[in-house]
Amino acid sequence: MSEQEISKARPAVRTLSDLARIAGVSAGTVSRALAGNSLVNADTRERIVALARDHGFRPNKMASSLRRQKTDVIGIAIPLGHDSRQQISDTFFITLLGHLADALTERGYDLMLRRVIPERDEDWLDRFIGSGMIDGLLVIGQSDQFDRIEEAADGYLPMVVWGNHAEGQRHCVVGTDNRLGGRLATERLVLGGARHIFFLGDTSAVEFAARYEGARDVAERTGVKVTPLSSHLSSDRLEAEVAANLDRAFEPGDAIFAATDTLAIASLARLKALDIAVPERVRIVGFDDLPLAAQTAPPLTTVRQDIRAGAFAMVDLLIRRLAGENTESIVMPPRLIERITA
Amino acid sequence: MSEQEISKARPAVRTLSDLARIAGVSAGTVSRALAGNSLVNADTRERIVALARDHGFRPNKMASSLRRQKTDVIGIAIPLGHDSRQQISDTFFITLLGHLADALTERGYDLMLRRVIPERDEDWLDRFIGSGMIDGLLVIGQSDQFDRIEEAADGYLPMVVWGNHAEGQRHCVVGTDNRLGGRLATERLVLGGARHIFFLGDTSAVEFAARYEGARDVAERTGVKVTPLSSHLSSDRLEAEVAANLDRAFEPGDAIFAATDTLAIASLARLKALDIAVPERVRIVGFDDLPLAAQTAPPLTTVRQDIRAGAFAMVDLLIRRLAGENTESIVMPPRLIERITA
DNA sequence: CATTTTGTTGCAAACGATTGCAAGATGCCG
DNA sequence: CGGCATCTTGCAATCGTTTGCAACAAAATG
Repeated sequence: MSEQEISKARPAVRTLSDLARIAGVSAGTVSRALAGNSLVNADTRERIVALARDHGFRPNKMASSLRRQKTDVIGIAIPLGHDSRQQISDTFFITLLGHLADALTERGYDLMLRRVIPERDEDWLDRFIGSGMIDGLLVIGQSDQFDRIEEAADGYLPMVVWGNHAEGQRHCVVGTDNRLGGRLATERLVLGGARHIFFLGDTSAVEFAARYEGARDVAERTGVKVTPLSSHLSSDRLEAEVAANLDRAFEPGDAIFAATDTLAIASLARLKALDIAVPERVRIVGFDDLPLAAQTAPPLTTVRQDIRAGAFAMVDLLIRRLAGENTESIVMPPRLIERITA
Repeated sequence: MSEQEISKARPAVRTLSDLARIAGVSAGTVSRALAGNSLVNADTRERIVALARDHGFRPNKMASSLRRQKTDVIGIAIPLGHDSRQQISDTFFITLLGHLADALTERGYDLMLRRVIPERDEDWLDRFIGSGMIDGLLVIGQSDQFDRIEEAADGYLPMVVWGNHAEGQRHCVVGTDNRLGGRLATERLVLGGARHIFFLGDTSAVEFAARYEGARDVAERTGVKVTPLSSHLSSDRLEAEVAANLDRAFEPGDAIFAATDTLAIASLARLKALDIAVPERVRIVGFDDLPLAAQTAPPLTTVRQDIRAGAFAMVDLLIRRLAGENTESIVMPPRLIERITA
């Protein structure tokens, strides 16, 4: 049919009304027919569905979203506040993101990804929420935005955050018990003979601060010393910062607790360059247990966060919140993975 | 002011008309005022902007998109066709995705992520394009969907694909010269004394097929033998498949060319478990040069794809296509990274 | 055959922002 | 002081889909 060829070359059928005209019915009927479950005569429905297929008609989701006040899209915000130069390409974030994508896709949601730099845009959270583009919001990492998130949570139910859980907080969070993780790591170092532990990481991010707190818990109890060394996560500065922090005279009994595996691995490389033996001379524990951690030389002792389970938990909680339930936070236990570096 | 408190507790100002009523002007004027550049009296504009801020008004992007026929959102499709069990969480994809997010955010676009399983949804491409949700589309990996993508490209300009470039293809692609990469890898193995090379990877994906072709080029020229071993990428089956493929009696001169680093690393682990020395007994070359590759024991010899440069190139081309330009594909040269495994 | 019930369909009003056009106000000129 | 240009602003249509309501036809009932 030449008519069909034409319609294929330039699909003149772009709207419900177009299709309605062709089918000889009203737009409302077409809408109902394509929605399937509605009360349309079975014959007409079939006819309309067939026509829609032949003409390659696809409904406009913007219009649909506007009318239904529902988008079937979940927003994912990645605040990069405590370190504006950090990239989404950070390994931990993208791994979590990947699992979130898998879980959300399974539930029929699309993902809308937004990288935000709070210090450049104070209003990022409310703007995303109020944009009307998303049905719910997942926030990956609290960064230094804890208060803002708390505030937003008061007026917006369908939001779940990956991060640290603090006593009495109001927003729903999924995350690891960072303080406990910090304790596990530090205990391991102390057991190995550490006398002075350097904490590598930016403590202005609440999650890292909690890990540091855990380290201090053990330090106070056992009498070892803990010194924080601020190190950022942006890939372009990381190496240099780690180097600057580690170009020191290490004393016997010195050890490193890195807030993330990325930092730990950078340290490992730096120490190797300085010819300082790990773990004989300096012990290292990381945090996250990225796939990378098992493959380093020597393999990294680290604290595991179950990223995959966390991602699925976040999605599960979000779905329940979308249904109106006011869910509790989930704090997952960290686990010390004992390899070679400590 | 109690009025402000109320408005904070439940922002009654949700639409332009609401704000217009408060400001004592019409909705059109508010729209223009907030758009900034239009022809509104400077005083009224300031007043309206201030009111908008005080009342926490955010314009509804769905309505705006519908009216303007423009969403400021770029779609990212990840077809998982040649292996429906593969997850987005695959390291290569997600790294590319991270860089794309960085590049698109810089240009002021949001990202809409969609994981598609072509065999379950024949219409995935046209549906995404026709949904009206996105201004342009990036496709990560052709999988086995080459023909479908070709077809869609004929009628839709703003699309750029990551993948393999074939002679005379019509869609705009950014990617590595996979065949050349395959040659580089294979030459290295042959130079190391390989007589029989096992190609590990699913050749129904065009990119992998091209790598295999490259291997055969060298094989024919040098007289060594190449045997394809099909191995999928889904994380849950990968280990087992690799194991099944590698539980063979390796002859002297045997070597492995893995289509991805992920496969190479799994092989490495498997060979270690079988107590087969790498590279003394069996040589291995991977593909991608993931961050992981430098950290394995022993470090992996592999073919590097510059993922970051690729991501930025994709975004650059897409922007130009959005402006109406019909851009050419970009094929990036791969580079052999010589480490220890081969 | 009149009346109710059931089943389908069309009509038109939303959803909320944008924008061409026209109208009103103001200032300027001769 | 009339006429005209210049600024501002309001009006109303539009983007494309969904959905409550009413209308109509056909079937079932008494």
